[in-house]
Amino acid sequence: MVKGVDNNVPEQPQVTLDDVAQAAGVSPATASRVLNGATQVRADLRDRVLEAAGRLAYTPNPHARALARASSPAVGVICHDIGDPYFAGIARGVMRTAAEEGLQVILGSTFREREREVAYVSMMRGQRVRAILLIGSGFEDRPWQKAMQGELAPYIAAGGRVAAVSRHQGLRVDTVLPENREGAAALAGALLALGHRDFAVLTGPASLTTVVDRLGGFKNALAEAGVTLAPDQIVEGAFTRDGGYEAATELLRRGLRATCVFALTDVMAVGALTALREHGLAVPADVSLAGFDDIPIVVDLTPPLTTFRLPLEDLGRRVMAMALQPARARSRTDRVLGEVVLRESTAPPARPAGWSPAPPAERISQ
Amino acid sequence: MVKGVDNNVPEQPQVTLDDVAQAAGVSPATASRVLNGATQVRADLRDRVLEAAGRLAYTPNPHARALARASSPAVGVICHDIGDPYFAGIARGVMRTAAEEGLQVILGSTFREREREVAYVSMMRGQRVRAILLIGSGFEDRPWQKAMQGELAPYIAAGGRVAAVSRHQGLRVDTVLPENREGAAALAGALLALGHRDFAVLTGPASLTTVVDRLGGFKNALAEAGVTLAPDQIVEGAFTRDGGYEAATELLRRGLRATCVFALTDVMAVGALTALREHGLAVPADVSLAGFDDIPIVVDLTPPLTTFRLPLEDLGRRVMAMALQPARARSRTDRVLGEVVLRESTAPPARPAGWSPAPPAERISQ
DNA sequence: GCGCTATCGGAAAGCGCTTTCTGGGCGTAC
DNA sequence: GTACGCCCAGAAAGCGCTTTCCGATAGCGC
Repeated sequence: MVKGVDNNVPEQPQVTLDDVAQAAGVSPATASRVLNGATQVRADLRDRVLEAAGRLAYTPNPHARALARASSPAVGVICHDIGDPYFAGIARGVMRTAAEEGLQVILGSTFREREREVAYVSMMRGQRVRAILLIGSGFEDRPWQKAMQGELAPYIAAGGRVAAVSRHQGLRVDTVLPENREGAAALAGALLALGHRDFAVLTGPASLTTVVDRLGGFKNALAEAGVTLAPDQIVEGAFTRDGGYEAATELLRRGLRATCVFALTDVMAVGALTALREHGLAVPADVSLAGFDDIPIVVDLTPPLTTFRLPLEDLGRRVMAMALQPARARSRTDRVLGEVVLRESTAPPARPAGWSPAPPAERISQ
Repeated sequence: MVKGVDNNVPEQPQVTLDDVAQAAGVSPATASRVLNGATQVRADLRDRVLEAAGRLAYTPNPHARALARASSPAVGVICHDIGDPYFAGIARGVMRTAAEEGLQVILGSTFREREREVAYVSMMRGQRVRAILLIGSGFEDRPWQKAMQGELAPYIAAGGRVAAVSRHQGLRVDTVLPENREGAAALAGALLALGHRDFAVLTGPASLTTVVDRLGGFKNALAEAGVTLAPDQIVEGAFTRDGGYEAATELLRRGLRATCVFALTDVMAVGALTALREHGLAVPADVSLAGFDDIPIVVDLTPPLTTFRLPLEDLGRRVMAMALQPARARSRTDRVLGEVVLRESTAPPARPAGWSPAPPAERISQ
């Protein structure tokens, strides 16, 4: 009993295809054919090979296979943070489809460092993964786009597949595009319909396309309704629970004039809700709060959060499915509809001085 | 422009080491030596190789490398459901360490199907991953244990490393063991100290070691305090938010006699909280509620949840670290301490008829 | 019954890399 | 000045599998 290795189990480094072939009394070529079922093999030989493989507990070496076939049964998935419910939800969908298709998933979690994202792509490319899935938001960042495109283009040219969730500026890839802009606009519309005219926004890093789209859509819809958003009522924070907490705190420090706060993600909204509560503000009595994404937890908050629902798991399934389809001449875009979900965290604003009834609200049901 | 492949990018299937060697005017052997930095190579040659590699954007083929070296830079991670905050939290820690060590992570999400778990191990074994991490709870299930051990033993014998989070009955593997039993007991103690004598438990599938340990620890502690748990006040549900919701609903249907409900996981507690609220019960005024794990979201619930804190991300880091250490003769166990975190979801019970003061509570701080 | 074709198994050539082994060139010691 | 060693680069042999190419066998038609 040395070195902690169980010596009872014979040190049988690996059963190879040659072992199986030999045991079955056939050539490696035949054994390979049987195990891959390409061409026809006589029934008795096939049985002998199968029997030998079973008896020896043969497991093919995927590396050898990948090398010989110049492709592997793996897909790469890159997200910003697997601990974030948004990404976890999408990843769940990806895993489901991967399991159905018998594909391995190599996961990359960038912790929001852009270089790491490029590094992951480079690694997965070398790995000859069948497809690379970009789950995180894209960046409005030219050098980054260049670097990414530089990695992606040769990969695609060599037959690799790439698909992304949400807009990836400057990357010519198939995309599953959640309605960030339209969704934020629809949400704005619903909040306006509730009677709100004074808004605050808890936003994320301006370099994220998701931020640009959601904030843009929201602002636009307000502008069209003749409502302006005061610059000091827009607070930037990290795209995390704590970022939301801090942004809300900062908003309170600046002086909250809004009757409704929109957090660009549910995760931020969760932190904001606690910050508001800790400062003695009741939601929605004192201020309404809305998020975006509809991560699973928000129905269990008090009050349940108004948000724009994105079918997260479905997003994951779709992006995987997209990557598995053969490439087309032009990159495709699969728009994913969401819907405003009004819950108790939003209510008509407390009636201010000189208040007049809002136009009839088009209530969008859950 | 046929077949959707960008023809502008030269179809350069792959830059190989031979290409680099040729470009640098050296042999592949030398190029390999330079890129792996093993033996000494003359400075000018080294520079030429490095320059050529950079210019050609060479990426080594990990499959070829794995084949030649008989080992790969990947670890396999198997969890029950990556969408669950408990697993997502642990996975986060795993990803962090993996990134630091330059390791790839192959993720398996079993969706709680045991056969899938065995299948993943088999696949990762074939893949020659450096280590396999079992993140999900073990099962009290002999055939399953046999099947797993059957896969694991040859892998370990061939030098593979296996490490698990939480107790895996029947598997002789290194383990990071959160204090499930002791934690549940400590939590019971804290709840008793609050004055509770009537408990209900929302439990999960009895085949999970985690369930056995937590439920056992909790019951034991109650028994030692002379408190019994009525069988009809123990309700089994799935280890999910909806499972918690349904179990709580069933408990209510049976007639809630307890002053305090303990859900075996926070995820279940989240569902239970909503179920209680929907039935008009205030927490903690009408009934106290406690969970287990301290997933990030529970501080943001109303009321914030009393729970037993497990350092999830740290669990992930530790299990990874453990797997990277060389094997020892006996499998190791790394016990991870947690702590009771009393928050507002628990309070002393409403004073029943004939109530007498509880013994002085040993308050365990947050 | 003979020749041709269809079918199927085996030999062998890689896939891209590592690593051992070998050989050449140089420095050093006598 | 010659001989011995040492260091470093190149040749070549795999790692385990797939797949093309070939030859052999069997089956068919005439």
